Amino acid sequence: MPVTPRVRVVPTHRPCHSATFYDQNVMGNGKVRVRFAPSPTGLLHVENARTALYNWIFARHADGDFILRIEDTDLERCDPRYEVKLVEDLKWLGLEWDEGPNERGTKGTGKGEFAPYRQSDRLPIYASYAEKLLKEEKAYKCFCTMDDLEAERRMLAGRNLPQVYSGRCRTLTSKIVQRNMNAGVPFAIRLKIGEEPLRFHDTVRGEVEFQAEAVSDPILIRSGTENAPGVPVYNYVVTVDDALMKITHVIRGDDHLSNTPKQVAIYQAFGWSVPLFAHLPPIVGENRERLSRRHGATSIVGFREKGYLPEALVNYLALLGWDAEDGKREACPMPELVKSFVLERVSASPATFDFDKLNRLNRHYIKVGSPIRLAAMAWEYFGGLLPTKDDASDEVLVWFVRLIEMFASSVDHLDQLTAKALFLFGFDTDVARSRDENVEVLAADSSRTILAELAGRVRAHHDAVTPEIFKTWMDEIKEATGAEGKGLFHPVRIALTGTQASIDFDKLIPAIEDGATLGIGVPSFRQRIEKFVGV
RNA sequence: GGCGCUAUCGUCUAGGGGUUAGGACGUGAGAUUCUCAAUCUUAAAACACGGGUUCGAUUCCCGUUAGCGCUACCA
Repeated sequence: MPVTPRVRVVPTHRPCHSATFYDQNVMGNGKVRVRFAPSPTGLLHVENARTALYNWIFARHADGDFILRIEDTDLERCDPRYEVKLVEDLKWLGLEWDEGPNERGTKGTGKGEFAPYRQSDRLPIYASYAEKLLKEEKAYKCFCTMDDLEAERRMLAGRNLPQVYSGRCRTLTSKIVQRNMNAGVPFAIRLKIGEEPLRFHDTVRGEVEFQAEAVSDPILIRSGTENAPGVPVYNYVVTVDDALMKITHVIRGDDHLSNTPKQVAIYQAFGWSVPLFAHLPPIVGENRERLSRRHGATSIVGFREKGYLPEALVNYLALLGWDAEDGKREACPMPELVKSFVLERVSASPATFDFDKLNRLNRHYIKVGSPIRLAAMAWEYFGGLLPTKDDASDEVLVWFVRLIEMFASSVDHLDQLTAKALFLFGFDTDVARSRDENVEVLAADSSRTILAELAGRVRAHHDAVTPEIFKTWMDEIKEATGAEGKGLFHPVRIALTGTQASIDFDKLIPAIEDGATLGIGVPSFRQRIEKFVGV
């Protein structure tokens, strides 16, 4: 007989906390417990980082626990090295967890009452719980081969029917089951889905309900034999772990929305209360393609290497898909975000990752950041120009901090600092002369006169040039030549830096003169002018 | 193919049966500074489309389109 599966989602735009789910399951014993459960199959990217962040903020806001759990049941795709990176990235972002696995290579399986926190260390747990379900006849052994299932699906697809498992192994007699077992036929363990619609509350989407006919009996344990048991499957382990770890709110990417009915069925089979869900919208690129599907460019390490500040990235991510009730500020420090974070205000629609906006925010955090910290972060970008940090004298260190302070507000990310400050270590005067924007300025007669006047003064001066002396000179030259404003200053700026756009002379001149005393290849004011004028 | 999710300025979003559709970031213009950055003032900028329901729809319903997800013994 034909089944007509229907899936009904009742959208409640601003989901109300319908008492059914909320009270009975969550409000029970109070403390909020959430988890971030990444799979170590690659580098942490922005979408996962945002999921981790929302869990973390939510936990901190509610004074609850944030748990890190490693989902490594897919032996083929998981790699312990990614777990190490994952942990590094999370720490860099400042998302510390209350419970989680120990670092790889250390003894023990984790800190926290619900250890272990790595699923590969929990295999016996999953096996025993599956056994329980089998005994209660809520689950059954499925002897279908992949080929059987594939054929079934093709047949269904050919008739434009939903590809739901027929459940033919549900009704196997115990005699047949025993015979298969004796013959060592591999079997998977599947859960029986009941007749009742599967429903749950999603904080960002409202009450969600799936008709049971639309859901296949989910595999709990992959194919195996009694001697070589199969590995449990994601939908099953995630549910067991969330229940056992007393997770109250499951906050995750919306790619799991369609998995949720299966998980709800598992909760029900065990008689466990169903947590609240919050399925976060995807983060997409400019082409509306899901960012997590894209290769490179969006990994957290990638941002770190380019010199993004963790607080900027975290601030940006927090506001991608959520905004505070007053919604006024773009740059909002973490404590504020924690204070005003509410899950109910998370948007359901996909958010576009806007690199320019991130840059903007990063620039802000660079501007307000401590120069010493920034300098420490930026040092690596000056490899080849500066000695290693250990070899550098205190004077070089101090000079570098001032340098960073000068340029920091004009870069989007720290790795751009090198290009900004490069001229201090000297530049090719011919290249500077021929640069389009400089040609016209330098062609003017007045420019030549100004530089000649300046060169004469520098030559007669034997100490370091100070901003005060410079100002006096420029006043004199202004008087002598009648030039002023841009006409007066631009040629000098070009001679000193090679460009017209740079920092204030008050800062520029000490940077040059102090740098020149350091023995790190910074030409002095005088050397610059003479070289440019061509003496 | 089946099922589901989503759709407001360029971006993040607020709002919600009657609004001058609000804010922030960005953009344009102006001011200021030798330049850049910063700052201040100011302007432009949006309800995907088509049908309903209604006195009235951007808002509710249906459909279309588009994007995305699930449709695995991946997570």
